[in-house]
Amino acid sequence: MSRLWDAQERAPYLAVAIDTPLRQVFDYRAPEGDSPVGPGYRVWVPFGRRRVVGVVVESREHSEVPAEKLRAAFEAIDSEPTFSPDSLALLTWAAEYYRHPIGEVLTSALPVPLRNGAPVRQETILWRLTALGREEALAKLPARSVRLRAIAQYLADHAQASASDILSSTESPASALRNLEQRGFVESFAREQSAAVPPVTTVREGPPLNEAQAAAVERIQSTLGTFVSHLLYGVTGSGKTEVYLHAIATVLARGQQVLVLVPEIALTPQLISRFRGRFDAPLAVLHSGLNDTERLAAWRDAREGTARIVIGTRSAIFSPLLQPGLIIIDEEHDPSFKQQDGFRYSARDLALVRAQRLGIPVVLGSATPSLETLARARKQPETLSRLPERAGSARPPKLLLVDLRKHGATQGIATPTVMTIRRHLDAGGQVMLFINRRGYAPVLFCPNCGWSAHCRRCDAHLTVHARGRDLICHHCGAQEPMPPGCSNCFADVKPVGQGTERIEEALHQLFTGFPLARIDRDSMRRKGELEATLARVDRGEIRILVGTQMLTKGHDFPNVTLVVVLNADQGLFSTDFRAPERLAQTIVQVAGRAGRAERQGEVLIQTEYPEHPLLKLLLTGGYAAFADGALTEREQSGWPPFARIALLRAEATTSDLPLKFLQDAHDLAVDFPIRGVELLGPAPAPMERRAGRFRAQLLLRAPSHSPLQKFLSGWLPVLAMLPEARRVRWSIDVDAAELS
DNA sequence: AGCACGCCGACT
DNA sequence: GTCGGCGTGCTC
Repeated sequence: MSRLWDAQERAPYLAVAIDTPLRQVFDYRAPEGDSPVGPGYRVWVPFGRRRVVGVVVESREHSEVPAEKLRAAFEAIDSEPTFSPDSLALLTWAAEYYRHPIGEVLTSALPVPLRNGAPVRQETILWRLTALGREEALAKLPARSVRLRAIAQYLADHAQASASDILSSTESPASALRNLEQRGFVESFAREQSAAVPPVTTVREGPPLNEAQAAAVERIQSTLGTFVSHLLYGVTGSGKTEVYLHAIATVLARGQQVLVLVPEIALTPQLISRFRGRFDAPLAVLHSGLNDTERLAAWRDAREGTARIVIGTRSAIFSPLLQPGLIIIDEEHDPSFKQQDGFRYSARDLALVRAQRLGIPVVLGSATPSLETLARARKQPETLSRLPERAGSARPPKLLLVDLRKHGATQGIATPTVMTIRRHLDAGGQVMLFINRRGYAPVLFCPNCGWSAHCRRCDAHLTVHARGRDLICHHCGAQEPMPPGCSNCFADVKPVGQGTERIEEALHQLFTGFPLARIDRDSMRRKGELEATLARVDRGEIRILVGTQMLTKGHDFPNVTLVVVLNADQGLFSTDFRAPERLAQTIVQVAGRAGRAERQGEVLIQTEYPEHPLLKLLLTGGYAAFADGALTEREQSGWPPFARIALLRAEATTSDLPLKFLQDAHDLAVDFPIRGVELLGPAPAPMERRAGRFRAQLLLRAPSHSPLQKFLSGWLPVLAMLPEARRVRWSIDVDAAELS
């Protein structure tokens, strides 16, 4: 049996990581026997009164654990390590960096069947004659047992075969095989599938590259085999994907694999078909729709080198790769690359770490790069590739602000906006309206007494849905019927503000006769519905499109000539220092959907603050100017990327406990004086109560990563021992992306 | 997290 | 008289 990685010498003790929230590893005596076991192997171990799967992280000559506490591991699950030294090192590093229990980190990198002890390699079950069967089956089976004799003959001829081969060749039912097994004539055995032969890869030619694309491809190609982080900074439609495809082709030709990470919503059939269309190479796709078995198959294909391209969302960063050659992160600014609960890793940041350890390049692609990535590219200008032109002859869209204070509005659509929409519709164009709010209206209000509908379990308004039939909380999912009147004074209540549903209704009235579609999480709940609607848009059957963020990702609308951002103001005055960055990215990404064909696109941004410096920068100088301004501001105020942060969160069913815990944590910090580490807070979360739990947070800030990590190393273990720590749910979020 | 052990309330 | 509430403690 071939092994992917060499076994280590057997040591007497093993440090084993186990799937528990405990921040430690457990020492075991190595299992009996002399089969190989060492770092990366999975072992069955006794744990408490359970028998669990553990991962060996280290072989040890000695153990600090008293001999009477040490137990022996039962046995190694496979005859080879599940994790390569590279993967194990990356995951161990990540556990330490993100301060997450090593057992949970390693578990999260494994497909579910492997967590439960399934073999790392695909097993095939084969059947053969037993010694008894060879001697007696054909001699003793009566002539009338046609099927049984046929199977015995088949196995006499073939030595071993799978059940399906046997049964189909002899035209027998499965019961015949079982019958023979009961007589002791045949037996089944597991044979692990041998490592696959390297698959043949062919590449079809793509369209010719423009100058900027060719330069980017060249720059990436020249760094293959070394660690370099490239930023591919190109406006929507500038042909980033084509650059990826060319770079991938080179890597495939070198006999290496490529890992492609995309945002959650962007992993669409269109993207996959584009890859399949270009490469006749086995592709492993890791998406949320896979069941455990499919996921395991994709994981094995990546690990054994059968899959040449591995494409997936966030968690695909942990895919094992036999011959890694290149990592690509598409839309690297996308927030979905940061996991928001449990093991709070950033797949983008881990991609950089992984590539560095492997000595291979990473390509980060975006039309709106994160400020972190832009800051890094500034330091290494040779790694920046700009794709300034739009592919084809399309011109960039024209951006205009619409002052909501100056103009009257119909349901949130200002009069000049209405007129512009009409002009585009009359000219035969498609129109897209973007509003980052689902439902009919965000508030249900009583004009008589001022009451408004609140969620019982959250500090939030209930959103009116289904044209006023339901009230739904967007934070906990609670749903209740619409009350007949004000709960306080029984007067008539009215929905205030706009969501996608209400905009859809208003557009129906304003532009009767123009076919309209709404795209948000509510309207696209059924599988395939989104694809079907997008296809109708592409065929021109839809003229007006309303939707949320869903519109900004993964799909191009070449016939859309007008994009309207209905409310740009939600991100302008947030407490989160990253809110402006996200707003700018959203606006630019939405705007990028307009005018990709020959006609020049137009973008209207409705705002009550047309004088806001951020909006002005964005309008006059585009994302680059905004980013320059935002970076200066971050530097002056000491926020990332010019500092590092971590967020300690706590929640409980009463409001005092989380704050008390965080205050105690804060007070403990004086025992760990590390220069430059600041504690801001504690304070209740911006929305203190959510799903019946009160939440609070304490923000840590340091000039760089190393003092922050030093501080956390001393502080966190002590925190865990605070009496309050057992009474709240707490977690640490290193490099927190959302400060809420 | 599991899974024990361990003491105090309402019932087959 | 038990079943079971969740506080406390432990897992190499």
